[in-house]
Amino acid sequence: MAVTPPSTAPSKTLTSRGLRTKQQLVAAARTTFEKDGFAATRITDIADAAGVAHGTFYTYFDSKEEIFREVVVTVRESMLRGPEERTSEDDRPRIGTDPRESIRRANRRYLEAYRDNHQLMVIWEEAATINEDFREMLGESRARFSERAERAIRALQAAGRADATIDARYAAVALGAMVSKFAYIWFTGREEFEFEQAVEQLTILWCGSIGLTD
Amino acid sequence: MAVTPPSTAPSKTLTSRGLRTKQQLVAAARTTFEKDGFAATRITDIADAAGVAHGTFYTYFDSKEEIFREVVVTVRESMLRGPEERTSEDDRPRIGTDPRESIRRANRRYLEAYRDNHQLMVIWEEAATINEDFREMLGESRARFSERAERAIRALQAAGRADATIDARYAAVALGAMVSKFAYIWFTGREEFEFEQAVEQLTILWCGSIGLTD
Amino acid sequence: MAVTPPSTAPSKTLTSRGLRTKQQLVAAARTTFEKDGFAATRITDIADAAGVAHGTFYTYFDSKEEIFREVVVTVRESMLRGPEERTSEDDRPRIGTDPRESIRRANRRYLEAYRDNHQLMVIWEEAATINEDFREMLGESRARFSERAERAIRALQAAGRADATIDARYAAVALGAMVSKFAYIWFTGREEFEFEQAVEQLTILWCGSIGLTD
Amino acid sequence: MAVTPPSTAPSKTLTSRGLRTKQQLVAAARTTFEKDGFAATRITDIADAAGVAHGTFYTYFDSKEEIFREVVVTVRESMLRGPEERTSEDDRPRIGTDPRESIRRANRRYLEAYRDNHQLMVIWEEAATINEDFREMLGESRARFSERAERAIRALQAAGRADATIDARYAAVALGAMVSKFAYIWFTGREEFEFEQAVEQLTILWCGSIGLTD
DNA sequence: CATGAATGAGTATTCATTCAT
DNA sequence: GATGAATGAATACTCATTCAT
Repeated sequence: MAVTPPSTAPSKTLTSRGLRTKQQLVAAARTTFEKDGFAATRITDIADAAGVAHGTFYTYFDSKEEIFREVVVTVRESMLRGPEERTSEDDRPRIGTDPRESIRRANRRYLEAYRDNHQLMVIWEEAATINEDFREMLGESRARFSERAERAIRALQAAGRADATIDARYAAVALGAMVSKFAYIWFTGREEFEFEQAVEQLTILWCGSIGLTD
Repeated sequence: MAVTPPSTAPSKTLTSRGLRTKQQLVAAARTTFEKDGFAATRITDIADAAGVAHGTFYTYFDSKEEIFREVVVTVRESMLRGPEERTSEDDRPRIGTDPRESIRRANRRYLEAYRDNHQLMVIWEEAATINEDFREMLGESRARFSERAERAIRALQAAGRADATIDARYAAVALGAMVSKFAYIWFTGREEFEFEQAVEQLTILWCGSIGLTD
Repeated sequence: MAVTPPSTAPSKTLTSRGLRTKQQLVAAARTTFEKDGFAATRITDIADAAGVAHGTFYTYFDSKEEIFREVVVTVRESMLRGPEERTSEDDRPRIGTDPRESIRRANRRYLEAYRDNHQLMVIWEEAATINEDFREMLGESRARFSERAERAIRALQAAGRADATIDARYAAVALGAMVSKFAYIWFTGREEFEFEQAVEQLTILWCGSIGLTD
Repeated sequence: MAVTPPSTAPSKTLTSRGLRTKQQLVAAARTTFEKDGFAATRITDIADAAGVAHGTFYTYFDSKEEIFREVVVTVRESMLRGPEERTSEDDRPRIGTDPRESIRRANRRYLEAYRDNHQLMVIWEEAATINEDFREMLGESRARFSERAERAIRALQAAGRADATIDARYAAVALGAMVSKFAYIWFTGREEFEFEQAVEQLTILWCGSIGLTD
């Protein structure tokens, strides 16, 4: 069982105290960003929340953007890993698997991840509106999701199980947009939705939209 | 016959010079917001762009938020009015009208409006991530769109022309999300889409998703 | 008698109040630089000395360097003009004029100007050690002085009144160095010198060095 | 026989490791000062260049000034010693020695030393403009040079071989200024000079200025 | 009304210095 | 001795807002 090998240590080696402080800062940053948003968070707030002096922030990060990136990367990883059993295997459409079931699983997984990290997801969307880099990062995440969906739709069309008049690329983008923005509205707005019902309804809509035949 | 309610008295009648200056400011604000975004725009920039002195801004507005609201309201109106022939009549599902045609028309109209005002729409989304009020305004616009869709879906279900297992509220929110976020991705991202194809595909997806029978 | 024509007004026209404030800042800057040196002077100090708010400084200047340049330019002009009767006429070697007398006059003029502005001259030398631009400006002043001296020496050599083995360029630089650094030592060090005696001695040395024959 | 006076006790005997670290720091300091100048050099830079931890600096020095002094003293010594054969004997005007030759030798020696250490000399001049102590140190060096010149001039005047109207003190300061500032201009400016020619010309000027008769 | 100078609170950032390990 | 993390004082700079002319 490979542990992070000491040889591939990242850039400057930190002492354990340093590592602890850095982690405190990242944790404090996440909390603070989630509480106040990206733009309204000041370096001071992060340092205060981490219980370190103002200047200590700059021992580890150069800017608010840099620590935000760290927070986002951490969260993105945890979302990809997510609940123990989530593995990239799950994402591949499997032969002999009901496509509707696959779609349901993907939707459930996305909504779970969004729900568990919705505060940061919302801040990430905020940061993306301001900062090119974060927009790009979010775009990549979206693109990965889209590409997977596109491949799945094409496969279903090839198998004669989905409407051939559909342009898989347009559909993948649109359906990804549907799920992600539904989640955004759910977690930022005032309307209430029920989790299982949301999974079910999005799945029905998705399957219907591409004309999936059972 | 709705008259301007007394509570929102038109602050002081403006002389014609004043009116002109105010309009210059609003126009300059729109340009500047579209160029630099909401957060990055400074009062100075707006005043400069309007060709008036810095202090003049405060003769008409109290803050950046206030003038932004004015800009947004102006644009929202123009979007609702839009091309001359657009009237609220058009939005009602009409008996004897092909539902697929109605849906196509609504999608086309939305995409047209977004396309024609996409710069400001994107800024509005930005402002909404920062500011509760703008989030609310955007939410209202979305809700109006949703409610109309919801009513339409219910009507189709009642007529036995749409899948009865669908929850009209979930579907309306999700499909509205699909169209609006598709537009956002289109106009902020790097992927290219073709207008007529987008209208067509979104319409197919929408109709399919609710199991519309022709 | 041409007054500064309003048409050639420099960049942004300042109101008379603005002009006054700017001049206050420049005057305050000079005083402060002379008191504390270039490096040790803070923007705050200048603003305080001018009796204006901190931020007002930035209405007129972008940096310490910029206001220092203004101070230096002002002083340089006053040194070139200097005592009423100083005109550029004086600087030309005149036919029928005793060369020794010309040299004496130039030395006297330089020492007078240095004496009258020695505090700033010393700061200028300080700034020049730190900042490329100021080094350049000081270099230019020196070069102008040198070139004049070089021409004069060549003329004397051509007239057979100066040592022909002398390289006019080396001599001009060296003798300019002699006078300027003598002034610097005089006004920064603790040794005392007497004005007329300094003029006289530097003149003797200068004339002797190039082998001037009377 | 001057021994290290008890007052300047060698603070604590250093272990050989300590000595090595200290020397590394001094060497690194010289390099860093020469590269970045006095003001722009940070303690961190010196420690980094020496390959030791930030805090280690303070084991040996209390401030940037202190280590700069050490660097300057080291360099000054090497300049006084200089090429093997240089001894203080050489500096005394010797009976039976051609005075012109003595002057030429002194000028050559000065220019050599300046050329070999010009980077640090320039930094020293920079530090002197900021810091009283360094100004004093530079002043002392200059004064020693001046006094020697003054004695030499007096001796020549006494021997009837130099212009009696010259004030030896003024002349010594002025001629020292000439040589040292010539060197400074040479090594900081853009004008090119040739070494032997510089020695020769400065010697001609020097001799001529005091009316040296051969 | 329009002007634009003046204000000063708010925030980021640097870096010498200390000190526990 | 050496280390490098932590500290916080010092300063620069921005920009919304006020107000006298």
